Amino acid sequence: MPGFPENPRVRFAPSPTGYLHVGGARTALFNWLFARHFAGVFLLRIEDTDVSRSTPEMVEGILEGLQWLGIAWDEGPYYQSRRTELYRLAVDKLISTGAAYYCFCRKEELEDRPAQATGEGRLPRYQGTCRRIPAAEALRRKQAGEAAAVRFAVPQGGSTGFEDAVFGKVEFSNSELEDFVLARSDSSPTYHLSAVADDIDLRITHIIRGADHISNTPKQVLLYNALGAATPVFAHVPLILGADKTRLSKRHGATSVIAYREEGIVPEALRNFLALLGWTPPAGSSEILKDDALIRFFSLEAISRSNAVFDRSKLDWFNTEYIRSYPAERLLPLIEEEWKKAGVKLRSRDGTWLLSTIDLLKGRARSLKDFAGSFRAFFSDEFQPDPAALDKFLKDTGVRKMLVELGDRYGNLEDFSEQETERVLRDFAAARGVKAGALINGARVALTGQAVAPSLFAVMTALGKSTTVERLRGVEQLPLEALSLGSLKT
RNA sequence: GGCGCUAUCGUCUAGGGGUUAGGACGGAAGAUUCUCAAUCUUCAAACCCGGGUUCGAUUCCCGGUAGCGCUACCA
Repeated sequence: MPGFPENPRVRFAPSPTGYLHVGGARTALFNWLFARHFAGVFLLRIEDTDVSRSTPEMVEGILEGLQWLGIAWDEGPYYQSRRTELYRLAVDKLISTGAAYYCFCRKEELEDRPAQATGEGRLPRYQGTCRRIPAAEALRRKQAGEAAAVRFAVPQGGSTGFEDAVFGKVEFSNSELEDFVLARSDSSPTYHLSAVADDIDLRITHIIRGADHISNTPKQVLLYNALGAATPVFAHVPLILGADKTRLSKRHGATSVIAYREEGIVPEALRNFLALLGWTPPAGSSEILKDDALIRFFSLEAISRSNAVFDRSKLDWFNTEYIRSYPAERLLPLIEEEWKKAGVKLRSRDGTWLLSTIDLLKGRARSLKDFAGSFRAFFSDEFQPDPAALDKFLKDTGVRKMLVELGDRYGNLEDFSEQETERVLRDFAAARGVKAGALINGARVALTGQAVAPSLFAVMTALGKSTTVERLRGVEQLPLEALSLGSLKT
């Protein structure tokens, strides 16, 4: 039982037939947390035994996703495609002990089996035809060059069960298991064989994987037994579903870990969010859990048994929390990436200025992309004012005129501080008999292109005197969004 | 279809034979006034259904239903 395992060895064993999706990433994360918690070893193994469906690009993508998420492996990656000798030995052993047998049925004739079987009201299962061939005859045919797959001889009768660290006792009747294939006719191993042979060879103590493997487990337990090895602890983790509660797929938008990087999610936020999908920290703890807390708290016992829906808005919340908690120094390199991607030309590269401006804005960011998007005017002179913002606060030509005048006043202001700029604006508004708010909101749009931004006077000092003056003076050149529809008609 | 697993607010979940069923995200309302995507305050929101056990079930048992998984010479 889990308890306090000594030197546990766990693995994440993705099949490179697709990118690293959030489900796989969470499985990897749980393995990693478990290993770190018990000072064990976390290793990575690439299950590429199906050469027709595995590609090196996919392997790259998976490694990249793991690295980005900060999930580092201690051993590997091991590639199953390079460990075929191990599987061949295991198959030989099973054949020699009679635990497995050659099957000469051709793939094609097996293919219409399901349809045929259901038509006859039978279960679409391998009937064990070749199991009845005497071993000597089978060996002779095999040596004569006849193509043969290798099947496992599932015990007739009885049942096979295991104690799952998450689900408890699970048991299957052996009559439910068919004589599954261990090696294809080209002698390449299939999943069950290679996984078990590897897990034995790599001395894996705990198998933490998706709950979709629960039904596979009895077959593997049988294999452990037949190979004379002790079974590891199994811990199945419930699946992650889309908002419609169906299995996560491309239909649900981003499911690739890398896609979240592209969306401006910081890795720590995704990690924290993923950890909390199906796992509960101790009562009373905050949900914002950095690595050390995650590692300290993690336990297989606190993994839930029901599937979890991926909630994008909660991920976004984690992201805002992490972004605002980071010092600007940590944010800067991440943000520079976004500027590069968006082609943002900076107004200034002054370090202190960049850092203080990031500090001014980070509390309002939902994503790293905001720094190249709605915050763009702070960092660059090239930005498109938001039409809705123009419509909301800069429709009034009177306000526009006053803002130009205000710009002139600021041009003559010696002390361009938050206090002084505010005093000047309020005095000006009072003198003109307009509400300060009207000028403030208009100026915000003129300066940032947005209706939403930090306090105006903080904005002005962040922008600096000359840019503030310049943008205010240019206010009349901004389009009058409200008129555009009407003017098209006339 | 068969087998397996699961079932508490919209979502992630806590809890547990007697509770005002707790928290978080999201939502709503209010406050603030210089905007809100900030902040503060408040509110709404759940035990799948039916039997059984019991003085008492959301909790334990059984059945149903639903969802998910597996049912390949995929992993």
